[in-house]
Amino acid sequence: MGRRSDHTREQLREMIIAAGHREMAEAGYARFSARQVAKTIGYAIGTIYNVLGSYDQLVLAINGRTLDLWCDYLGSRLAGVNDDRLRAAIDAYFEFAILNRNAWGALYDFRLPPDEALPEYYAAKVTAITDLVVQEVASALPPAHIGEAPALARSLLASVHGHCVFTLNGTFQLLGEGDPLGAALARVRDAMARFG
Amino acid sequence: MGRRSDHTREQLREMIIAAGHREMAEAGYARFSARQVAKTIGYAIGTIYNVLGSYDQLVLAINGRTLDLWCDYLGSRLAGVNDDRLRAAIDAYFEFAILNRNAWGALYDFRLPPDEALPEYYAAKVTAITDLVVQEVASALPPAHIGEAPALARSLLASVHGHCVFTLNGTFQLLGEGDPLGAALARVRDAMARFG
DNA sequence: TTAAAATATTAGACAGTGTTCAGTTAACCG
DNA sequence: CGGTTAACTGAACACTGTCTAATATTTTAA
Repeated sequence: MGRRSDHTREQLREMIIAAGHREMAEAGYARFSARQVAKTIGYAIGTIYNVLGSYDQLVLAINGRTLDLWCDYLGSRLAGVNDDRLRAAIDAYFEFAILNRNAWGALYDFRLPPDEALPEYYAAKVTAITDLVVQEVASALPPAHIGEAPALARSLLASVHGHCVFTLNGTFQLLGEGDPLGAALARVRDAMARFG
Repeated sequence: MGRRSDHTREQLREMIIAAGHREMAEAGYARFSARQVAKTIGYAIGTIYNVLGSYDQLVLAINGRTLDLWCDYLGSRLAGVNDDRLRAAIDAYFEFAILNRNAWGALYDFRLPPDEALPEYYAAKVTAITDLVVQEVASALPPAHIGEAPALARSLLASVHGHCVFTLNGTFQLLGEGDPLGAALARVRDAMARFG
C-alpha cells in the first residue's frame, strides 16, 4: 500500500541496515537472506531492492555497519590504556571478532565481483580502522623509524588477522594450538624487536 | 536409466570431484553449483546426492582435492632447494593461492555448520600441509629450540595466511601495500630472529 | 533358467533464493 | 479538484539445494 504510515527513504534505509545487521549477526553470511530482512521489518522484498539497489549493496551496507562498530570498539577499548597499548589493540581485535563471529566473518566471506570496485564510503571505513592501528604502531616505534609505521601496521594487521581467522575457523583447534592470542602477540613482539 | 554404460560408484565419485574442482576453479565458491557439476558430467543432480550425500560433502571433497594439490605443489616447489627453504615455502604458499584463487579461496569461504565436525580424511590433509611447514621451521631452528617448531610453525602459517588473504581480497591494495610477499617474509624473519 | 536382490540412475516436486518491474496507494501542490 | 511524485507491493522468472519414489539394468542365488 502506498504511503499510509511510510518512512522516508533515509529512515527506511536505516531500518533495513539495522535489521540486516541483526540478521547477519544471528544467521551468519551463509544463511543470510534479503527476503528475511524484508519480513522482519514488515516490508516487501521489492522495497529493499528499491532502497538498496541490489543484494551486494545490501551486504556492503551491513558490513559497513560492522566496520563502524569495530572501529568504535577498538577506540573505546584503547581509551585510557597507558602501557602496552599494542597488546590492548590485539586483544580488542580478537575480542570483537569472537564477540561478533558472524558479522565479523561476513566482512571476509562476502566479496564484490572482481570487476566491481569497493564504494568509497566502504574503503574509508577500512582505512579508519587501519589508521587507528598505524597510530598505535607509530607510538610504539622509536622516533627514527616512525616513517615505517604504515607499512609495519599493515603487515601486523595481516598477521593478527591470520591468527584470528585460524582461531575462528577451527584451524588452530585442529592443529592443537591452545593460545592463539598469545601467538599473535608473540609475532607482533618479534616484529617490534627489530627496532630496538 | 539403470546401469547401461554405468560407472562404479568409485569411478563416478572421482568424475564428480574432478568436474567439481574444475568448476570451483572457474566459477569460485559464490557461484559454484552442484547442478552445474551434474550437467557437465551428463548426470542428473540426484546422482550427485546419491554419491556424495549432500552439498556440504561435495564441497568438502572438492576442497580436499585442492588441499592435495596444494601439498603436492609445496613439496615439488621445495624439492632440491638448499638455501633459504623458508623463503621458498612462503613463495610457494603465495604462488599456489594466486594461481588457484578460486579453489584456494573456497577452502576458507566454505565452513561446515558449527555443530558438525570435520571428517577425519579432511583433517589429515590439513595436517599434512602443516607438517610440511613444521619440518621446514624445525630445520631452520637451532637444535636447542626444535621443540618449539610446531607452535612456531602454526603461528607463522597464520601470519603468512593473513598476508595472503589481504593480498587476494584487495585489502592490501586498498591500503597501498605494494609488496605483500616481502612483508610476509619480513615477519617470518623477525620471528626466526628470536632464536639466534 | 529364473526369481530375487542389489546397484545405478532419473524425474520431478518442494521450499527456498536474488532480481525485476508494472502497477497500486497515498500524500502533496497548484 | 486534478496532476505529480514518492513509497511500496507482489507476482513472475530463473535459479538453488534437497529429497524420494520409481525405473532400468546387472548380479546373485535357488
